[in-house]
Amino acid sequence: MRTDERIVQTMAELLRVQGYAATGIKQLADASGAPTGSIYHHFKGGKREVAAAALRQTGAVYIQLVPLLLDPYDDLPAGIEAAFVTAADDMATTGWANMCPVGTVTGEIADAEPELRAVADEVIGSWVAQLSAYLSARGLGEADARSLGYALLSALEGGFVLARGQRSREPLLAAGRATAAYAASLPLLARRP
Amino acid sequence: MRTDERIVQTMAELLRVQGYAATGIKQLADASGAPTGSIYHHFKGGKREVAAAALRQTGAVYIQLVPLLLDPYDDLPAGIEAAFVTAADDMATTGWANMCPVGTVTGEIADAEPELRAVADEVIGSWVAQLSAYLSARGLGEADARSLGYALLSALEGGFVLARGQRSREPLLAAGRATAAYAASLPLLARRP
DNA sequence: CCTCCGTTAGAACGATCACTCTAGAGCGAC
DNA sequence: GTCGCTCTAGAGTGATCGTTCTAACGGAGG
Repeated sequence: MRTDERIVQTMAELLRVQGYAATGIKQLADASGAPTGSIYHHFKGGKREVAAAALRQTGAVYIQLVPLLLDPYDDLPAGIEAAFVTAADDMATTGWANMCPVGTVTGEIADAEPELRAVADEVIGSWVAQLSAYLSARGLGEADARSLGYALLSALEGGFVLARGQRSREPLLAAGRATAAYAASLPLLARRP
Repeated sequence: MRTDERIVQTMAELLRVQGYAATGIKQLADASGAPTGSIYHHFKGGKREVAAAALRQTGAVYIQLVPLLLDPYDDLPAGIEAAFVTAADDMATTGWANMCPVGTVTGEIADAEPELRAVADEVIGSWVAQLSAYLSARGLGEADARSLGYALLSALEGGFVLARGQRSREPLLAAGRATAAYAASLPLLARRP
């Protein structure tokens, strides 16, 4: 892996665990193995630019999970509930640290760091766009698909926060049940082939 | 208002806006009008103790909103959806800064500050306990009430994050629709008098 | 061999961090 | 008045922050 990729990857993990303000350049240098000189060589914008790259990369990776997790289920609500169970298991087995860096950072820096907020906006927007396109393809109307997309992301991000605070899978499991119930309440325009 | 109360109140607002790590004692002193000496006089534990008090105070205040927002609605799902609309309006009119400090802080410091995570755990736990007690009184079974309580809080916290990142009411509105649909799908044991 | 240059390496810098310390203001008791 | 005590006030502490800077490494081209 190239040095700049390793820096971005490491930053993404640090953001997930401890957020933006608490993550130092020195810590990023130690954790990634790249000295501060290399970090500033690859990212002239410093800490902010590395964080922005990390958020974008995370956005691209996470959206790929959608078809991976939902395609196996002919019944969409069942797939959604299973996805939340997977997320809960993931958090439990990684010591309750496996959160989404976009959620962590957005809550923390929305007012203090306008550029990073804009990046978070962009990533969330692309998530909703791709997620609702997927849901449309699964038979939902466009407005319903977009609404379910937002509801799913809200429940997931909020479930991450609560599960982390309580070190419990219960919030994510409840969030999954709720999102599945919402999905089940929406009319399908057509059945899958 | 007493000095220590003003310090806690100011800390709660700063945590809401910018999180724990980005909030400095100097900034807290300036914003609250109390010099650093007074802060450390009232809170020997320093920044961490002030933050803990702010989280607890926020927890006590926010839980009071539940009956205030839901009692006017005989139809529970309608009340839930309306509560999310209120939250969305609140965020929009306050410049997208009106988030829950518990959510912001939990995502940020869960691993780095064990004592604060314990406080967040305690606050969230009391929210779920009181919320599910309220929902039980509205006719839901105990397990359903607890699940809906967790789902509601997850959707709310997640909706806050997304709404903040996108400066849009849409995530919260969708989260409200989803939570209302989940509530509507749960059986009532008894009707209200 | 040498030069060249993208990259590595980390010391150094001023600013800011959480926190401590000392001095005195304010005020009720007597 | 003056003692006693809580609280205010902010300068000062060492540590750490993000960033900059200079020096040297290492492989490609001649």
